[in-house]
Amino acid sequence: MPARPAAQNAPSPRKSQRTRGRVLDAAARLLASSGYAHTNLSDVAAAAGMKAGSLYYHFDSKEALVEEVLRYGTMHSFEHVRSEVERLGPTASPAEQLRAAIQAHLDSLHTLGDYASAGLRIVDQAPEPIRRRQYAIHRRYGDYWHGLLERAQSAGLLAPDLDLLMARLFLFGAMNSSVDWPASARRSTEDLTTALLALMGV
Amino acid sequence: MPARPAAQNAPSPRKSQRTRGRVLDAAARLLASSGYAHTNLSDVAAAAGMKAGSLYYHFDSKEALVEEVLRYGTMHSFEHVRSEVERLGPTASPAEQLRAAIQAHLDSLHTLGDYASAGLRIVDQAPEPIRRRQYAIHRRYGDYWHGLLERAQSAGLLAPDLDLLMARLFLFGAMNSSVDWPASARRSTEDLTTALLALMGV
DNA sequence: GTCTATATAGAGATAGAC
DNA sequence: GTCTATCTCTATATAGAC
Repeated sequence: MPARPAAQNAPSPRKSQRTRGRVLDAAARLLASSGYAHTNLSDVAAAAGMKAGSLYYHFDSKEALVEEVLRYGTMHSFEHVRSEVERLGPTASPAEQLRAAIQAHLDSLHTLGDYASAGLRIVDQAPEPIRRRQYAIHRRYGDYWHGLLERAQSAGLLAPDLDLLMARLFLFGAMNSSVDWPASARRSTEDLTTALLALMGV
Repeated sequence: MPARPAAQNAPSPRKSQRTRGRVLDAAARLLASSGYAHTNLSDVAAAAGMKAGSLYYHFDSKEALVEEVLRYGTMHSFEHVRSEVERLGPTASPAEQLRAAIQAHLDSLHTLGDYASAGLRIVDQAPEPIRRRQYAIHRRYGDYWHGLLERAQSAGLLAPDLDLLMARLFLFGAMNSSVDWPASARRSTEDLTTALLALMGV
């Protein structure tokens, strides 16, 4: 997977495309660290080595810029989780798959890059139109996790009467909150994964 | 506990104090539903039946107003959780206490009122100076939960090697996220409590 | 105490020179 | 493609009349 969205048919990207990429990189970094409201276009432009007005050659609006970051980030996380689970092979137990998925999701948030982090963190802060359009991607991601949890439940790792929708949302809330933890709680994603699974009694 | 902060020595509050209370009520409601950035003083003033400029007779700044809502809200949640746990009496098991605490925290978020909801939700969105001053209150609340989790761990409800700091932060993340859940996942706080405890295998 | 009017600042966005 | 300059809008906050 490329480090950032690439033009559809651009075997050797033009300067325009590379600049556009720098803008997206800067936006992703600022969105991931400062949130939607606190990220202004002047800072994005400065981080990309240009002035605010110049951004509009590459993007129609702040919303369009943010949306592209979010869309790519969420898909990136999704792909990462799925590939990490599939890397285990078809013989992996539901417990092993669940652990791999949790660690991959946490890695997306903490170490995989700004796009993934922004994609998972900022959606709730973004304006309603953006949220609506992001919904399809998130639902597919949610469906994938639903399958993981179903297998875990069938294998007896989760209580048989546990509502899997609530379980998934609680799990996402727990994992996603970790980016806002105080410095005193900073741990490796392996440690986070182990603790979360232990909290679940798995 | 009163519905909102009352003047220190005001057995029969003056009109000024009652108006000030209306402003706080309006601010709490808007902060709880719209977040820090989207809550502007014009809307607060309108909801309190006045114009934006008039707010400055009662509060020095937006930050001062928000901070008073947050401080009261967090303390309110804290008091509610502690009183619900204590209501069980000294013979209650750690499992019963944990359930009562989780449900009380969720009730703070969902049904107890705007102050409590705002206090738990928007601290992370508030400007840094506010966050710093809120820290003492949150740490006391965290310490209280730490005690609950310690007893649960001693009683065998939680894995003996589980890091209780991470456990508490994951738990808070899970509970607090529930206010942002989609409408399709709306449940009673009893159902939420049952699901979260089931996810923990308790 | 609350009003109207306004100062001030910052944001997103546009226009036209280069 | 990027610049500078500027428009517009919204927000916090202030000043002075009532």
